[in-house]
Amino acid sequence: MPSVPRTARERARAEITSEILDAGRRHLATDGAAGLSLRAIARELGMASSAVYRYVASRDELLTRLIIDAYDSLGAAGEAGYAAVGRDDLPGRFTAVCRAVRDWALANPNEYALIYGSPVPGYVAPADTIGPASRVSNLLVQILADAAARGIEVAAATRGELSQAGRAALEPVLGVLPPGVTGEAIQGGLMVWAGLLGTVSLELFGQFHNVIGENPGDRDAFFAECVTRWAAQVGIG
Amino acid sequence: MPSVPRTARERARAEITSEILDAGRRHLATDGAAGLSLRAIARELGMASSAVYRYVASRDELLTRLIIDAYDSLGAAGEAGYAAVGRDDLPGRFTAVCRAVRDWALANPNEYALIYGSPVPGYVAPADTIGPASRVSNLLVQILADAAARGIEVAAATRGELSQAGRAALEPVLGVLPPGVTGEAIQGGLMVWAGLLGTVSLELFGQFHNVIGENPGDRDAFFAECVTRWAAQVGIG
DNA sequence: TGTACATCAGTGAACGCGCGTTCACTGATGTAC
DNA sequence: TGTACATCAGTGAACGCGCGTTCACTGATGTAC
Repeated sequence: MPSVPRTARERARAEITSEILDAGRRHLATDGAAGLSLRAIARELGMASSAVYRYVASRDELLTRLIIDAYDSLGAAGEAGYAAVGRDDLPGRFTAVCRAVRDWALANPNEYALIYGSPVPGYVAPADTIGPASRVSNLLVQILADAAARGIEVAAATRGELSQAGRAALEPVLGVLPPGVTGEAIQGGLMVWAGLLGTVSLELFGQFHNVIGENPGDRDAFFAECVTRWAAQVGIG
Repeated sequence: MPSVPRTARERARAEITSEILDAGRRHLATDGAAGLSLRAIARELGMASSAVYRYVASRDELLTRLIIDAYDSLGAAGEAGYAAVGRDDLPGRFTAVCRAVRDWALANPNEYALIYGSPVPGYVAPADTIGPASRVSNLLVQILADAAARGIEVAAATRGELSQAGRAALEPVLGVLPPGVTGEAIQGGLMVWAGLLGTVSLELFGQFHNVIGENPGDRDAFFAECVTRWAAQVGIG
């Protein structure tokens, strides 16, 4: 089987499949993940509701594909930002990744909510989602590793050494990372990661009313201030 | 009308109303906000579905009440933690509030998701939710204000002064706060707030798999490390 | 190049379920005299 | 204290809508000889 579709059937299949996914994404925006409906998608595409089952095994499978696509789309956006900056400019890379995450989230709020919002009740994400899910965070890890390779002390910026229990808690992630990255650096990195997602979520989910200004640029400016401080917190400011 | 119900009718009404709210909370856990169903609640309480309308005007009104209750419940938990520590122990108060937020979220994950997770599609929160929503964050603001009154420089900890645009973005919240609190302090406070909610959300929404350990205490330990660093970031470490 | 067969896309009806909300009604509880 | 009336809780049927999924079927596209 070639990766590029050949026959008319194969081409049509690929096209309709992506139309179904697109329609699904549009429905996420208006009705949320819980309201994702195969019948509604079929209606939108002008086909019988049963026809959708030629392309998608079930509602849950469609949800899984949308989740994987969302992670991949975010991951690609982050990687593009990362790759656009030279390796020796760590603050630049860091800023680019943070901005890419926020920009992507603002452009695709429904998909952001799908992957970082409240979990869909009754749905359990299969293992296929794990790989795509770590694409963005891997970029931050890479930056931390580069910083470590240059001997940058993250510990100082994030204030003090980890307790024994604190280090033990990080064992799963410590095991996966290059040995040069200290527990303190990971602690700092995770905190920045949580701060980044927390900030984006607060902005996207409407918690900034009466806090951050509504003028154009206000939220960008706030985010920019966050980014410079996060960079400082992991020692690459 | 007395605030304490007197007649049998009034007592029954208060009781059944709170039973409805309780059942609603239970349903949030299993089906999420989007799946909240008046019929299901009625079934659980053994009454006709139409009877629920004696107590609640509509599904949306029930959702609003659950949201307000959640904010109030979280606010009360935070205030209890805050009040349990003396005013002169700012780090202690800060720690207590952070812990209270996480503990409450772990104990009431469904309600946490309701207020800080993805917004419910098609639902717009009425103005009544604004007041309760700010109860917790007010505590952190109070701590910042106390710190400012003691001349603690938050700016240093959060690295550098705000840009002009950064300060302008904070105008809405600057206007509400005591004049001693600088823009830099608020910037730091907001970042800690976002970090706190981001951390709790990541933990609660299942993003810590293969990152933080699963042993008892691992997540507590990670969170504790976060708290000490946040405190340092707002200058009260 | 033409034919026979297999594969696949799409249909429409059906099953069995759920939901929010309204409405006319019964019967119990509360209140005013 | 007793009676007449008003208020309110709760019922059950109904309206009109939605959903996921299955199934027997038709007709078009692809493939092997």
